[in-house]
Amino acid sequence: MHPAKWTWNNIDRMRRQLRSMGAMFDWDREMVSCDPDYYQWTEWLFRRFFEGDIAYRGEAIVNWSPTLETVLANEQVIDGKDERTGQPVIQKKMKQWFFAITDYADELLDFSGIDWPEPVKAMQTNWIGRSEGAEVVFTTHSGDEIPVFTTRPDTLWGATFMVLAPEHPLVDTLTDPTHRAAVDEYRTAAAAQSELERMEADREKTGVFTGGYAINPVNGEDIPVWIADYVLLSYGSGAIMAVPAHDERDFAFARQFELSVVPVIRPEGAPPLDGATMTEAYVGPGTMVDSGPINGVPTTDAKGRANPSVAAAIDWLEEHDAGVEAVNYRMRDWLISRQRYWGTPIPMIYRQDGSIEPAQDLPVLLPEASTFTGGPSPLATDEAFLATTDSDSNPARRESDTMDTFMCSSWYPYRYLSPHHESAPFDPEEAAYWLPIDTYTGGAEHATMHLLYTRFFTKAMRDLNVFDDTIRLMEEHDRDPEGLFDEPMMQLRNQGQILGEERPGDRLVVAGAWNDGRFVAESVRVDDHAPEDAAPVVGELIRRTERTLQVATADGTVTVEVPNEAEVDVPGIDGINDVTQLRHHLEVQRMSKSKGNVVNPDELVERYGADTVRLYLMFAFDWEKGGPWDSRGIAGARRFVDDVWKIGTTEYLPGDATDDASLSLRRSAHQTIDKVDRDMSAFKWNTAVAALMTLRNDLLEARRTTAVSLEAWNEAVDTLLILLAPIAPHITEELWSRRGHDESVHLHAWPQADPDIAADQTVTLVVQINGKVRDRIDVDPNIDEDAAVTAAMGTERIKEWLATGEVRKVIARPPNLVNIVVS
RNA sequence: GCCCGGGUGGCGAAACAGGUAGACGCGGCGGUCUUAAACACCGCUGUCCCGCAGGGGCGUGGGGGUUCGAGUCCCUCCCCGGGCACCA
Repeated sequence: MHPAKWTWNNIDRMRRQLRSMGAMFDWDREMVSCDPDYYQWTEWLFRRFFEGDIAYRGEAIVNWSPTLETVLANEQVIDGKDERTGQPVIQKKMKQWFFAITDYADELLDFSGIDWPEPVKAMQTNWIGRSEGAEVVFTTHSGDEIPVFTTRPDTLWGATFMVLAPEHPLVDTLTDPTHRAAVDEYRTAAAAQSELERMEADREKTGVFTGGYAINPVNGEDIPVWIADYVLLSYGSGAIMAVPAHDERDFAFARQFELSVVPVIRPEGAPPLDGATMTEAYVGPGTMVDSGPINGVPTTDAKGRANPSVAAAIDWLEEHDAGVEAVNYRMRDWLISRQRYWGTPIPMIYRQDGSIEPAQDLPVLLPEASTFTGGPSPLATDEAFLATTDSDSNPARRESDTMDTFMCSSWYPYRYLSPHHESAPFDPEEAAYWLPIDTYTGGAEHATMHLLYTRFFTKAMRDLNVFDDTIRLMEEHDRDPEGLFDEPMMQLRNQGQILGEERPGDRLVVAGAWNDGRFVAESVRVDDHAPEDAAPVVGELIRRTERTLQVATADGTVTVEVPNEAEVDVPGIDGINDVTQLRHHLEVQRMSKSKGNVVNPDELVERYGADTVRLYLMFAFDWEKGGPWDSRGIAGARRFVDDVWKIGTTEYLPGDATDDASLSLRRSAHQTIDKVDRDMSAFKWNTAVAALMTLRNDLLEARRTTAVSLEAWNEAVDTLLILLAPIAPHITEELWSRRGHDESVHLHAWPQADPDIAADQTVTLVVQINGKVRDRIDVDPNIDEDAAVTAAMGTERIKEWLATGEVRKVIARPPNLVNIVVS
């Protein structure tokens, strides 16, 4: 199917689903990022990034997914596998387009001024991976310089060898003829390995000696240079100084190849380390020894200059021109080229002279493509698309790669401001009013992709003056723009995920015979109550693949083969049964089609109604946490909706109304307003619904006793409907109108709690003896300390407790608590 | 290994600021209604012990501490979820 058709179909289905759930969006602001109306501005931003030196073309070793036939960003590779298909990714050297996100690394590490969840901040910080240390230059005997990044320049005096990544460009010149064969062989082997294999934990260290030597700049000593795959070309300079005495990896390598180990840290209050007999690297604090100028300097667990020994070493290196203080990041620049058809074209042109220039004729439209072979992108061979002219009217070629889809989502909030604005990505008037985003919600799985990219985009757009008109307009409207364009979203909240429901599998009774470790079935019968010994194999069905069953029996899991001719009997299902009708055990885990544990929202809405489904989703989970679906729990939500209907349609007639009962209902209503207010602003939807259920309970009781006035009844019912409106929009609107209100419940002013009405008339005062609750009494909320103590000491039960000893101390916290210490 | 979350009844979960643990709901039990089942309605429901009753002991992953008082604060350990990881 053509991706355009597929995409638009999905959008239609999603739109229908959202509408049926009663989602309240401003549909006038809808836009679609694969529509040229939108992506022309993505291209425009790319061109702006190119002109501002944020987008650049560079050669790098990239993650290539053979399955998808495209490169992937580092963020899209998990454990060496493509995060979408789970297939291994290989390394390939290619010229691609990058965004200089690393220029913003330090700013991206600063989260001051934004209210984001701790885990997301931690993930981004982790991802960026800033480390402080020094860059030190080692010189080889042939005169080549090898810069090395280290976080521990203080241990330079203990460096006994160097290691380069196998792909390091200097390996060739360094390698001595007598070592050439071994080095070449090792490099070939390393290249053939996937990233996945290289990352396997606890592998034995491998490597070979190049035969070359470098000079340690701090003491002029010659140290051998090795190559090994535990050094990665993509981190730092692709070369390290190895200090085996104080680094676990270097230590393992040194022992493997019998290289010397020289300790330069003496642990606090312990004898000096002996390089020959150490069994593991020492990475703790102590005092520097055998380290020339920094001898005797204390070393701590602190990072960077905060560690005195590191500070001393950096100072010495800088004074002697042997190195400089340096910061290194784990994060790489963002690779945005994709070899795919379905994406935003990269609006660049290759001139005949080999230079590159941006396309001036935006938008560069994605041509209609007729064939999708699943092979290389049709753009790469589409002559009509590729052929163009440059700014001097000479024939030129278009870039055939498209952009990573995260490009589109990195700036879409700005397009929402004015999706049809024609002269810029967004209307600065709208931006001056709305920006920045107050609250944004989404899953934490976007932490190092969408959310990090979006922060980067905003900062880059700010620096490229994209917000200048907006800033000018803000000032005209007396709004201070200072700091408003440093971050896209002021508050972020992550919603949890609804997981699949746990379900027991059928209990199977299998007759048949053992054959080569497997059990071959003659018959399979479902029987929930079969005893263990009813057949050779009896137990719960855990998993089924084709005609192979995993059955959990009393003696462990048994693999059962069910031949075609075997008889299958499922009592609940008529006719001739088949293995596919057996129900297997479902664990609590993410919903997915392949696991068969998906709860379809359309079906739920069909069965229970949109209001019930919304209410249940809000009520049953901590919104930020999520959890397993419970198909029974939704009944409670439905009961609540039914009760609200009953309450809303009741023609209430007061019976023996009392002031007490009326005030009590009013108090409940006003306390509910207060609670719902607080809970909703804290994303505590579950407790907001609980508060509304409590008000429902009070209303049902009032309806039974008819002891409240009509005014109190009406106030409480209206309050319930307004507070419930955001969660159950349909039923509240209908009841609101039936109760004779003209305007929409959704437009009605949010109620205000009256503190005088909400105030409790009496509170329960807890009386403790030695911290244990021994009695409770009702008291006036304004009771003073003396009165509270007197009342507490006066109850019969407390008197008995007081008789057991002498009062040592009385702590009073009126009106809630009096604690009497008796011994 | 490092960094974040988290661990509370049979289950989903509450508990503002160190002060009544378990709100609200599910499930379960008992009852009313019904020929019956379902629905609905009423009541009970942390756990153990004594009991005719009033009660009492224990209880927020384990252990220790601070405090008149700890789910909440401190130390330590265990377990679960997520992220990063031969990152120099």
